[in-house]
Amino acid sequence: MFEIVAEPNRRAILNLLVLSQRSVGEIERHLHLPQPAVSKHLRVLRTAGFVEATVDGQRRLYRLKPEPFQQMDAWLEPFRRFWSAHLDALELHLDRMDESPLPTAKPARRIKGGVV
Amino acid sequence: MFEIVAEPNRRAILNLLVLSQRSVGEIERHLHLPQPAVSKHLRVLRTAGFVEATVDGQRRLYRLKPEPFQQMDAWLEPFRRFWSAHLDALELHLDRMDESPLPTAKPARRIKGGVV
DNA sequence: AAGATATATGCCTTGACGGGCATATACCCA
DNA sequence: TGGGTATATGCCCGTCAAGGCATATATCTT
Repeated sequence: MFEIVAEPNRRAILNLLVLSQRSVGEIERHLHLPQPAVSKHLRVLRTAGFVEATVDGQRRLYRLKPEPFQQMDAWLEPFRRFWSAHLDALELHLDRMDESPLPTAKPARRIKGGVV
Repeated sequence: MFEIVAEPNRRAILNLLVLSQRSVGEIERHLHLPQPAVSKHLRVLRTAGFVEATVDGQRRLYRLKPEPFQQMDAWLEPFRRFWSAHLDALELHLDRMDESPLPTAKPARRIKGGVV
């Protein structure tokens, strides 16, 4: 699964497709890649379940499929626990600095919450 | 970054280290890999910033570093938006089925919320 | 049907990477 | 100091995947 996204051009294709579905020619023009390269990468992506295509005349419209991304997210989960512990430690440290502030400028520190 | 975790043995090493720090020999025994292989993979992981090591006598204790995992998580973010839209659609579909249930068993469907 | 466009596929070459093995380096202990 | 243990590194080889190019296939237009 990770071998698939390890290839930079394939990541570029995925980043394109996350915006909207595209034909092979559109991808080709956006990424300045030779057409056979695009088709080959798309085949890899299709075989791995990252994308699917529908026929539209002589074109093929490619779009993302969610499952592999969810699997990658699931794989990250244990590590997410690990690094959020690190972030908690960092926050605690910063909080302590807040309690005994140094005579320096104190810019906004709290970052908007999120998955992190 | 993804090329690093694309290698199965390296993923195994990371999965080990997420539990606790380990020496090379411990990793070697857990994964049944020849020692040079372990050292080589650890070097790749160290160079890429996935792990760091401290010296403990003749041993090196390796542990995870959070940054690359956070970067992978950040890369996933746009796709997370995409697939959660898909999940919303699925939920809506299931909700509609709830409104006009078929005469079949109806197991618990709602999954506990999370990052997804 | 003919030519043009869109996409896919096959072949070849090259480079990167992992495995295996020997060996180097560093540290410990007696 | 010598021998044993822990880890790293260098070398060779096989494999595999991506790039480049030609070409096949399908569809559109006139």
